[in-house]
Amino acid sequence: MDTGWVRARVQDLERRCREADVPLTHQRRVVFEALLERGDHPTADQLFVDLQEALPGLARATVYRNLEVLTEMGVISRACHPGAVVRYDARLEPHHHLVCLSCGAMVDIVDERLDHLELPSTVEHDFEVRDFRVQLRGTCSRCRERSDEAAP
Amino acid sequence: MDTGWVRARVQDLERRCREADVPLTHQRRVVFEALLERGDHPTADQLFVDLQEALPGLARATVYRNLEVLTEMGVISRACHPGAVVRYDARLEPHHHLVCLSCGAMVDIVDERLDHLELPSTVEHDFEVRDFRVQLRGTCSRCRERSDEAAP
DNA sequence: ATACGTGCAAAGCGTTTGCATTTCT
DNA sequence: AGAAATGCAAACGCTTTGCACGTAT
Repeated sequence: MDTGWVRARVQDLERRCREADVPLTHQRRVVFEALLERGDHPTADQLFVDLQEALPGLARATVYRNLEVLTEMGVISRACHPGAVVRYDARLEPHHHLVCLSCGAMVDIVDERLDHLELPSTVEHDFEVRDFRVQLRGTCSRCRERSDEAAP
Repeated sequence: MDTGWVRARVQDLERRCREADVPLTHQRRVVFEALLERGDHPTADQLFVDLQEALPGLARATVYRNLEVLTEMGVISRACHPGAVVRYDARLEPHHHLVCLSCGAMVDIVDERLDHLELPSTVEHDFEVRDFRVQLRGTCSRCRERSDEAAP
């Protein structure tokens, strides 16, 4: 685990909390770290389960609320996903996603060329662009295998 | 309303149903048409509400089930969205989205250059790509105005 | 007669909210 | 003391499921 990277991000959070005058409670920090330490794009509930043994007594609502606070601060973001559950993403750098339309699995991909896209103008929609993501949508290997054995 | 376009899509659905041996019930057809006739990316419930006056007695579950069937047939798709509700998209042609991270609004954008991206290889993930979408994420004008009046 | 879609109601999850309590300043 | 976050439980909203009924082959 690259702890140095996590520490840098936590320090960034500390700084932003100070600037925005948002108290950085123990729970807030731990929820943030738990998201950082997962490489994937978990739901609030998955993080709640992850944290239960480390923080007995932690309330599910606290996880939900803190993820929302962190999102509004801009230190994490909601991942765009085809499912009916909110997923969170701790990466701030430009990156993109492989999305399985069958099981919803989501994997980060990094690609220099994609990062430097010439974006279309959005003036006609009066839309302020913060960042962008490219989503490659299709079927992951696991789901392909499953459908193969269903119809061989 | 461009009815010709809708008719062509419905004919495509008819053909695919015949090929796949999937019965095209009245409800199925009407749910599909209702999605086509909206320019946006509605939830199953929004479509259910839209259809209630045209089809009294229609069950909510029927709408949900048919949207799922249509998705599996590949004539519509789930839209990737940062919210906790499933949204559907009737467009099959390559296109992209403006997504408001504040209210979840989603607008189609068409851009030739984006359609011809050189995609990164996904062999290392053993992932089969069906299509791709570029999402420009940010804040729509309405939400910008709201936050302006909150903190002027 | 069989298979399948539909309507209806209940159950199942994920998420939000209200409120008493605790924590921090 | 006052403001704000937490824990807990209830409420809420979206989605799925089980079952009886209807429909089409």
